[in-house]
Amino acid sequence: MTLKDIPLQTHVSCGDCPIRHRAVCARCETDELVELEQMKYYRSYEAGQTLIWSGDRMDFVASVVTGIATLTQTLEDGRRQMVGLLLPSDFVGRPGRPTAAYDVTATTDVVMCCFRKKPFEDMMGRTPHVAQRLLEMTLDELDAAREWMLLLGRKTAREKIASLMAILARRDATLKLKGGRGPLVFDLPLTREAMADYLGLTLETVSRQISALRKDGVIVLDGKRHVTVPDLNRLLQEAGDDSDGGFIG
Amino acid sequence: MTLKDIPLQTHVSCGDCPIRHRAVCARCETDELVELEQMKYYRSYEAGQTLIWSGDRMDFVASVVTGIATLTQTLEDGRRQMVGLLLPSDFVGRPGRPTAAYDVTATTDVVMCCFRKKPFEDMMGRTPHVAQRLLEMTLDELDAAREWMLLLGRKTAREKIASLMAILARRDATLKLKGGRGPLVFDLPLTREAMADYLGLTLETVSRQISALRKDGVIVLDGKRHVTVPDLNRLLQEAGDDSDGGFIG
DNA sequence: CTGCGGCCTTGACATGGATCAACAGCGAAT
DNA sequence: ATTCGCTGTTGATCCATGTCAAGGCCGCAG
Repeated sequence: MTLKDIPLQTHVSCGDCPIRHRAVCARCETDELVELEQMKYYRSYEAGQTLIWSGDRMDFVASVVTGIATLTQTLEDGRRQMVGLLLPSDFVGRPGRPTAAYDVTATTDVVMCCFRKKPFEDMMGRTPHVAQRLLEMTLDELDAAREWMLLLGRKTAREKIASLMAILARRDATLKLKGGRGPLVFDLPLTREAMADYLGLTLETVSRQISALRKDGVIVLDGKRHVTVPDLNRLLQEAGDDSDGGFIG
Repeated sequence: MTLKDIPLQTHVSCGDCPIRHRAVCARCETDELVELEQMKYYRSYEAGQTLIWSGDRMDFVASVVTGIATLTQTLEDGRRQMVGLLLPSDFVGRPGRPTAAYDVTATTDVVMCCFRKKPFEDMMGRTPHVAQRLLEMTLDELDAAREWMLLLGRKTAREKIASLMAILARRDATLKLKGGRGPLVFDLPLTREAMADYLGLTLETVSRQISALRKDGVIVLDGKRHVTVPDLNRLLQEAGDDSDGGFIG
């Protein structure tokens, strides 16, 4: 399967794309915004679909509008490692690179806002704003990747699970804070197997550690996917991160 | 200790800096080259020195001219994970970010070619070339980080050691090819402990696996640091990577 | 309702790598 | 020459996580 086999759906309206401001043109002038607006189009994919295969020629860059996708690498014998999690507003694609470096898979239904690569790159060459914004986003990804290296290399299984929960809890926009500081509530967007691939574990270990955190009251499970975090600081402590909850002096 | 405590040595000559073309201004026009040339200066550091501490204010960006430095992250209880290895021509610094995210430590004596950040960023804003070049370099780093995630999450200790050897063998410019395809020779620039921090292992395991690879004839050791690789393909096979030696169709 | 196929959990056991400990090699300082 | 400190090696043992296996839960198709 290659890119060409993926169903393509193009929307005309653009008011429903909350992405462009955050991801690509945070500092763009009106002219560039209009230009980006004109070249953009949408694609949607079903849960489970592989959007892009490693090595595929990439003729576009994109932002995730809704849904969740993953970046994975695979060893010849089938061992897999997820190297990125794409949540809404995340950027996909490598300006200046002809091919994809990783498999991109939809774990839920996904809608992406795409820009054909050539005109996008042309625009980058003309407007430093856009290139700088891209650089900034790439630096963010690099930081995330390096934090993940610390997790993969040095954290225990329990810390890994707690770290993942903390990240999901913080990124999930639909958390229901009761008053200022109530419990966080969110749904796990990944299967146990996908979590294992992300954390460098087996799915059995993931399952066991989730059970352990539940028994110890760090998280509350309602069904297999619905999570309540009664105390974020407790969770962060379990994650082995700074106990100040990410506050940076 | 902060940046201010680090001895600073500024060189005036610049003919000895092989870096600027590759790292920062590969595509710059003459005017920009001259401008970069005028703002650059050198710093040198001794082996073992920590150049930059995570969280320090960074007032410069730089390229490594000679020597080797490492980027590391540390957990509160002391567990350490190296997240990057800086070899000559590698870039250090995060344009647009005020502070450093990692500790940077010299493992050998190091000379860096520095640019004060503010004027460098100003220039980025004016010349898309530079911003694009930076983006490209950052994408390279991101790829390297993600490949390392695969290593940390899914490879065995033996594969990890073999992978590290392969990377060092390929990056070391002083390898002595006899004829077209002879054995590769290089010196390990890292202690066993530093390798362990890079690979997510303990130093004992590193030592054992190096011994094992030696016994099996995958590498030849002369002293503790001098390595000969009789057959790169064999090494790559042990590393679990593509057996085609990195050839990309 | 029943059966079936994902997804998940739990148990029993195996093992790769960590941990603890002793010691060897070697360069620098005395 | 001797000692000291740092780096590296090797052995013995332990344990966290992997592996293998059985079965539960649940939505969906017939």
